[in-house]
Amino acid sequence: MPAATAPAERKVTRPRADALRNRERIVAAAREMFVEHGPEVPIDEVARRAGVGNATVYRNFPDRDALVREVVCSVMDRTAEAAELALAESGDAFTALEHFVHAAADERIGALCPMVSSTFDQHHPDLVASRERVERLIEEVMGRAKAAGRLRPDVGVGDLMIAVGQLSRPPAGTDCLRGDRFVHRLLQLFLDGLRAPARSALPGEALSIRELRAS
Amino acid sequence: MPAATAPAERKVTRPRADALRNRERIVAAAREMFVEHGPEVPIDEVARRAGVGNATVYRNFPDRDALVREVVCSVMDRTAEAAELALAESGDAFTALEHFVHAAADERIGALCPMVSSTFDQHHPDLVASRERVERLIEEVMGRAKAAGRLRPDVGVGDLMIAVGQLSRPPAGTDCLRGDRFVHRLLQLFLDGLRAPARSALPGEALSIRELRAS
Amino acid sequence: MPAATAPAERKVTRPRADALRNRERIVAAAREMFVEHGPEVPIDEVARRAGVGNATVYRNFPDRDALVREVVCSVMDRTAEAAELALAESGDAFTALEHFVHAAADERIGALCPMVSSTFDQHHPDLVASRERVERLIEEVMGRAKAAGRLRPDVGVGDLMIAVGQLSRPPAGTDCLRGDRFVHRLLQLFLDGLRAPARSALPGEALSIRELRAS
Amino acid sequence: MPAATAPAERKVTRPRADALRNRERIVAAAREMFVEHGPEVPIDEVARRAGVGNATVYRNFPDRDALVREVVCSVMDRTAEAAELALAESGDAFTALEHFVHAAADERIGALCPMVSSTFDQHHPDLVASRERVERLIEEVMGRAKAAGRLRPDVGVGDLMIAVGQLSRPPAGTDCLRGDRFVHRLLQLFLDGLRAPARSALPGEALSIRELRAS
DNA sequence: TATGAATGAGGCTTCATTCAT
DNA sequence: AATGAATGAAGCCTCATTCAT
Repeated sequence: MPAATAPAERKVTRPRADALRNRERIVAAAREMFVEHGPEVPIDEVARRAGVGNATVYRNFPDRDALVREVVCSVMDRTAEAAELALAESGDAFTALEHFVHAAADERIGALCPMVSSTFDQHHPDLVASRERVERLIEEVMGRAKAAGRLRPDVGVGDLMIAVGQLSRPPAGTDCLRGDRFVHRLLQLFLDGLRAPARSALPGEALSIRELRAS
Repeated sequence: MPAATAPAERKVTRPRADALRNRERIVAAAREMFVEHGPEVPIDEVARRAGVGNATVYRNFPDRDALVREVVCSVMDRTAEAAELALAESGDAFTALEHFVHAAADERIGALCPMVSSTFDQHHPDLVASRERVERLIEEVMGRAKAAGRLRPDVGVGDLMIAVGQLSRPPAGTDCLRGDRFVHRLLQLFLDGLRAPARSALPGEALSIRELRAS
Repeated sequence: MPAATAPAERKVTRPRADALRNRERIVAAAREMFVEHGPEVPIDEVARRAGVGNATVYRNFPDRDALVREVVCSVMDRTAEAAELALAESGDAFTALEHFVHAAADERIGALCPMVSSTFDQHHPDLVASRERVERLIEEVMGRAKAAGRLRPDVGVGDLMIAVGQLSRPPAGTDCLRGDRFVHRLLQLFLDGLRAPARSALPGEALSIRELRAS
Repeated sequence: MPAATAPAERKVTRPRADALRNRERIVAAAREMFVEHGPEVPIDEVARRAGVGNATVYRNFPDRDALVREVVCSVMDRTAEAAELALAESGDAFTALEHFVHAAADERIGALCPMVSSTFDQHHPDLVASRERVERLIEEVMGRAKAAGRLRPDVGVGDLMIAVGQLSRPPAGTDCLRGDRFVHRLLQLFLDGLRAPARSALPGEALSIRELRAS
């Protein structure tokens, strides 16, 4: 009964606003619980934390992996924004790299990537898109730093991405974030190892974007 | 050359030999599966891989955590041996450190420590003993390297242990060991960051043995 | 005759009605199976008898003991009601006692109390509440009968409660209720032993409520 | 190599002595554990308590029920002996009955009969033989007491046997024997109910031996 | 659309029983 | 004959997912 366009539009828009809010609350709750309690948290717990029924989660995300993907992508997107900010703000290219690395750790990127289970489709378009965006930005940052002679030339995008992910993961069987104190120390040590001039020869070859993607 | 040991001795030893062989096969299978598929592998799968019935696993290890503990301890012990070897063989103290770090990674120490689940008793005597042995050795290696002016003085045992564990873990949702190629690159970069002179100031404080243990 | 109750009210009430029905079916099925086959019946069998999935049982009762508790409490409550009825209806105090005893047996109280397993929390508030209610009523009945000179004075609440429970249990390895024929005979014999005047001296001391609870 | 008869005989007899000793230790251990921890104790625990390997239990008793049967029969036999003693020693027939009842309770007959599981063959010849022996003796005792006008005439063998069994069982979810204090009180009360003259009319009919066996 | 309830598959663990020494 | 070890069949419980309101 579309009597009048305007009110009808309201009718259609209002519920969508609620639904979107729900969806966002679910993603936020999932991110928190994944970060705090690891990737095994039951969906029902996420729903409870989000303040919705469990079935509402499934309405928004067909299965568990879809929810995980959404969370991971959203974190990657925020990380990309951090990289863009670092690029824009820092005069020195290596300083930009450092800012980005620590910002990525604060996004818990390390805690969230591991959520990817064995059934998870690593090649899902959304995931690929988010990852590539981050990769391109990192490549940009690293390229500038290398050009400025501040970053050793024998490292690649993959080296940095994996190291940041690993070092910022909750260490070992730790449920929570207690490790925060360490994380930035370890990242700083790693960054010091990245500076030019290189202090040793690296085994293997630099991991480029292409190689990362081949996996 | 036991030409004529008493038959009685054989009688007592023989059955135990089979059982020990089984126990070792179980531990080996568990280590492989934990490394390849993460800490969540069903015990029944471990049993299948070991070629025994599931109950045989439980006969040898009262519950899942006991099996995990055995695997973790055995890996730590091998790591400790690697550290002793590095101490004995290397003239240069930092070189010893490098040898030890790469050897520890080859032991998959990073893949195995995370097995420690939330129900796991971090303070079990066996586990504590193995861990302390490793810690003492690392402290010895690092102390020598610092004394030789090769290792930056603002790092502690905990920094190294956690970094090695994290960097040598199977990265992210990776089931298997594909990451091996990266691991030694990343460790080498981290080691370069550890060299003296320090290239930056580290946030926080060095993690000593005592602090590690307090957690 | 709810001609036009609000539809909203229906919406809220309806689903709960189904769930409640399920819950009651589970309790009823559990009671039957416990009575017929003893306290060891698999939960899955109870679920099957109730016509629900096993997980539905666990949704309603977090673990086996919770289900057992519910059944035991419901039986105790019905027994208490029988005691109240006996108190209200019978002019003669000993007759009231007899009525109550036979009614309790008909409730299968003897078959159900033994369900209390070793892991069972004997001090759970619900259980304590139901038990105390029964105890107080029995004390009331026995007190009156003693005052009327119909009940020997050297017996206590505990004597009666335990005797009724034991005598009304399914005898020995009997799966089912075949023993019903005996039960009321045995209870009647026991009741005859309770009458004043006492025909012998009893060993030990009367078991009061307090002593029962101390155990 | 039967060189000489005498030594050979020794050879054959000696091991049998050991085996018999083992068998007896197993039965004794089983009885203790059944009494203390209920009918669910694992066979391996019985074996440990007996100080033998589990397989030795199975060598002597093909399956669990066979062990249970042996224990039950041995207890019944001892109970029969108690009945014979009571018959021989007591001048008064009802006093003999009382002695027998309390002696049977001390044999834990109530704790052991319930071991009879649902898979148990109630009609096994050994079991039937032991039971009939007890029944005949009880009938003898009761017959004399009735003839002496000390036992009410409307009770049967089955009434007594079942009541003794039930009243001497460990009450409810009790692992152990704590109930001992009550047992003899309750039995005494029941015995008082058995005395002539009868204080009430019993429902149903006296349970004779034949009826017991028909079940 | 949102929800609570229902489901079935699967993991951990125990135990009666059998096998190999 | 005696033993320790091995086995597989259950039972309990959890959780991803689907249904019915």
